[in-house]
Amino acid sequence: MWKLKRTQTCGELRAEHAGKSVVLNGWVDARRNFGNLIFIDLRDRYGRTQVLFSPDRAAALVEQASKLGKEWVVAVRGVVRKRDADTVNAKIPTGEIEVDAVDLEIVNEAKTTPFEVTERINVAEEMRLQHRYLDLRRPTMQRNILTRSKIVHAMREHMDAQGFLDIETPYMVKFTPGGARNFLCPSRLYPGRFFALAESPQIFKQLFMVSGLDKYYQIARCFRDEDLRADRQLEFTQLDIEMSFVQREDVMNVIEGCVVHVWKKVGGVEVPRPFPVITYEESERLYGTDKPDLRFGMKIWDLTDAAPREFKVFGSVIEAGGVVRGLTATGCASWSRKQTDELETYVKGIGAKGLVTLKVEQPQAPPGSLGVLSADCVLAGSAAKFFAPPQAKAIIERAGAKPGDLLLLVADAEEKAASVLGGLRLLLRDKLGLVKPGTFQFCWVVDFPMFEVGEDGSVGAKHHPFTSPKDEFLDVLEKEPMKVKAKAYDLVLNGVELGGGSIRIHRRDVQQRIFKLLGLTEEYTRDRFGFLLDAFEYGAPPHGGIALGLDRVAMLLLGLDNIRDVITFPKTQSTVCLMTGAPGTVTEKQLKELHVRVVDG
RNA sequence: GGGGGUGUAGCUCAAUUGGUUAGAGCAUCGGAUUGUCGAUCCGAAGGUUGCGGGUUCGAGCCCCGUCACCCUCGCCA
Repeated sequence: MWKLKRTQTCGELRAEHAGKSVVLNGWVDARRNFGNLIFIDLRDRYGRTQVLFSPDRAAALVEQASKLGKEWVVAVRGVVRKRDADTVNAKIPTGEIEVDAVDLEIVNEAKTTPFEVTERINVAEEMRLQHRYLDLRRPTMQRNILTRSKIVHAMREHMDAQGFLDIETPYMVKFTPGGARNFLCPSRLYPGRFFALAESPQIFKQLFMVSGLDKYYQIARCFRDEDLRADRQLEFTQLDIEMSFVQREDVMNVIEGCVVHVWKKVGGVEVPRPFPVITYEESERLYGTDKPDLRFGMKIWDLTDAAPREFKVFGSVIEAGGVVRGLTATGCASWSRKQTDELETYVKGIGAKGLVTLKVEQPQAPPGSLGVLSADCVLAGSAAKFFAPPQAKAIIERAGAKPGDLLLLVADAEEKAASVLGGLRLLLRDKLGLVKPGTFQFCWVVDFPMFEVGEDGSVGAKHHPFTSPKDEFLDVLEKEPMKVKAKAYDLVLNGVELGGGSIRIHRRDVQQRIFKLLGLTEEYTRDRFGFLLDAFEYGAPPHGGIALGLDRVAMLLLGLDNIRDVITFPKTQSTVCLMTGAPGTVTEKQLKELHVRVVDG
């Protein structure tokens, strides 16, 4: 079937191997035919080696070699030959040598591939996903997979060295309400009952702490039946951690150490510690998001108290308790109407009512004229006329503006204004190229609110219902729940949420108060979480933990902008696998056995 | 569910205001070629313009519907 087994890979031969007889196995990467003289580049995941078929050494092979097609799997026996100086290929590590073939075995032929297995050519992602096994043959994808493997190894190495135990938890669990939609698996033996695929190992890892296992970690798959994004898949992988007898800083220290280790070991990048810490409130106020990109400045400023109320857009919003806030686009005063319109279209798309633009210019008129602030600074734009001198002075100061800058203002309810400006800030980051590729700016966001109000007015947990409130709020939990801060923390890198965690509740009474605040009846919580509440009564230690999105870690470390490129077989945005066609149908017999009937379809 | 973008040869793209037989590069196939490494040269083949309707003398282009992929809002405790 196949006789010539490799003695070396396609990436390891060097000048020092000259004269050695070797066998290489691999895929035909390219063929260059000169009639009597034929070159083949043989590729495997370790590299590429040039094989020579010459009439001098292997006249009988030349014709056979001339028929080799791309992506055929072949085995070649030959002698390593140091190349003449003028034929060395400096671009590849094996470029100093070539293998002078004496024997050729065609192991497997290949049809013409639907796209070329090279880096040079752009291929639609759809095509790559349909033939993922070919896409994964490309060196960049192999680099991604390799890097991911190294990351996992570095994480395990670090966690193990810190004394953490690698422990598994069930994927098939009991459905628990709240949070992400679960995938359900019908039970064959119990009609009408279902397992749920775990959306995270949360409860089990807490129970490990009750068991006294003290330091747990796992690289675990999580399943969530929610809509997809560039950085979200139905199933994804987390580095999951839980520790006993710890406070917030202990958990943050461990994960910081782990991340720094990974970045150094895999990326060769020294990340300074400790990571900056910013509160949720500050992050929302200055960056308009709970996952700030700190690679560039452009903080949001507030003009509410100094905004001209005669300008109705501002006046009516302030009247209603809203805010006027803005961003300074340095050097953008020369932007055309078309360019600023684009910004307005964008902010309207994310919920803004409008965008007020003001240009800071050198005045044409003398100081003292309408709107002219000083000899060298004047506001221009349709709203400029509403700015009396003190107000103009205020906005210039708060915006830190100078002539040539463009000021972008949004007036709205506080949360809306913040999120709109937060989005606009990122748009400007990309349009203006404000960040240098290859920079990594980590930060912690802390002091999240305990609760949030949902669309229907109901109170929900911001993090999850097992998160402990900060001690100073224990007495006012019921009185002012919306003011309660949680012992929760998120790790953010370059504006992407890498992970989050919290110190947990370890007392039954506190846990029950939280459940009650969330509107869950005692009967309901007993049914769903009884085992957890029981566990808390048998000696639960204080504990806390965190989970890091491994796919996002790999994506960011590699400088990519979607996690599909670090996942071997991802789903499309519409949650299907283009290669296998999953999800697929099953037979009536299977459905019957599972006591399931399909309706409407 | 909402908004935006894309869809033309195997792949990546082009095609003036709606107007001749829809072009190019790469890949493929045939031929030439003894030092290439993105080989080169000569030649050939390759099309339901995502799909379905409509407007028009005439549609890749305009209109309606639909499908797929990507980005995004909602959603993701």
